[in-house]
Amino acid sequence: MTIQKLFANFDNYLPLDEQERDDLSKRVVERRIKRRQFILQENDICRHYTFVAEGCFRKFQVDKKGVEHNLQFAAENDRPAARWIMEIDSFYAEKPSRVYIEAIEPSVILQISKPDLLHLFMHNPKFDRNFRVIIENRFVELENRVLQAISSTAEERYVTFLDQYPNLSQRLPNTQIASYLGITPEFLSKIRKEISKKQVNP
Amino acid sequence: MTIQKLFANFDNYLPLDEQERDDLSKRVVERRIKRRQFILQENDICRHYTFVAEGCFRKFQVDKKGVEHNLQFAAENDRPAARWIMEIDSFYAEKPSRVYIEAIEPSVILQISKPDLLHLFMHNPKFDRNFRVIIENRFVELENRVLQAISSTAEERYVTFLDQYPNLSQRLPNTQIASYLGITPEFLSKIRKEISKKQVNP
DNA sequence: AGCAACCCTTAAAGAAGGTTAAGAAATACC
DNA sequence: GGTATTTCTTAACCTTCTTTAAGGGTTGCT
Repeated sequence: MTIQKLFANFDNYLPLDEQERDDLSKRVVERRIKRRQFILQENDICRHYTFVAEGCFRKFQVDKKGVEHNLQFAAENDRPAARWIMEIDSFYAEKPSRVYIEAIEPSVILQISKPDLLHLFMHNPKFDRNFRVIIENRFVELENRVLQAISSTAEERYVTFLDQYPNLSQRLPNTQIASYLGITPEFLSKIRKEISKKQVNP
Repeated sequence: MTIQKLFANFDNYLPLDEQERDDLSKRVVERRIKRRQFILQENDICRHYTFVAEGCFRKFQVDKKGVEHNLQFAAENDRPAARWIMEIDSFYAEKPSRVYIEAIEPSVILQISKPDLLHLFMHNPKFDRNFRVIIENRFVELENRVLQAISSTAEERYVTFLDQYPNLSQRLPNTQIASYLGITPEFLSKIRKEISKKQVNP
């Protein structure tokens, strides 16, 4: 069952006991999402924390020129903390979202609303702690990404991406990876050619 | 007194009552730090959460070529969440730090060790919640920075920095700002010239 | 006050990455 | 299973940013 995947996700942090699993499952809603469907659009308020049980999502922002920039991927079988997706700022402050969250594949998600999450936080510190650790892990990843962005060339960033997220590298189109790395698809194509040249001719 | 600045910092989140202030102050250590002094070096384990009461710090990583890359500034009078500085990964996992944290100005800090912080988390959920919110705020900032890095030119990033952190812009040397933006000091110099040209000649 | 260390700027050459356009290959969907 | 859409690649040209080198200005420290 889908909820088991959520329980298993918490096993990476402070595992939940029977009582806590029960509390959590009562406050979670399962949804099936089609490819290309949005679960959050710009100017909407982000009303849920979303856990990706199956499939894959991307979070992106659109600039003044209409170009999309991928901020995050969240996929099944990805690192535990990266299976959570939301706009945290919009969620807590209840202000309009600046990002979109879109399914890249047909997906199944579990969502928790803000009132339900706050209820869990209030009644059991373990939830507070678990979600703090999830954010902390995501924070570490983001800081690594900032470091990469300010210190490495596009080729280095791409190689690191392949190495760090082999799962994502295979299921995502290169256009989406390019957007995540902050380069054009054309330039990524050039990089890929360079890399394959190096591997044939060492 | 120095500790008052820490209490005031928490007033931005869930303010502490008398009892909680007392608990906190017993678990905090004040230190005076000279300019250029390190409070964390590469391969050391980060043993404290640090609150900047006076002065200014930078967190940076050194690449294989020996070039330094600034990941964070933490200064008095800066945004509340940005007055906390640590390497979260090293702190929780007790693994060697990959970053340095160095005082840019003579400073006064308040530090909490991991055992003390965990004690606070255990005995009062308000601390857990406050530190979760601090991390969440830092998370939002970091995501904005990633977006800037993948979507904007160096000039746009610099202008945003001036706008967003007027306080930091004035107290930091341009070399440090360039390192934070991910460009060379020479190119920042060129950008500054371009900008001043535009303002004289619209 | 004076010297060393740091900081800022300029400029020329070159590398990294973007833009435009167009065709070929793969994939989704009915 | 076939067509429309998306995706990937190539190449020529252009912009952004780095490298190297050098000179002048500030700042910190004792």
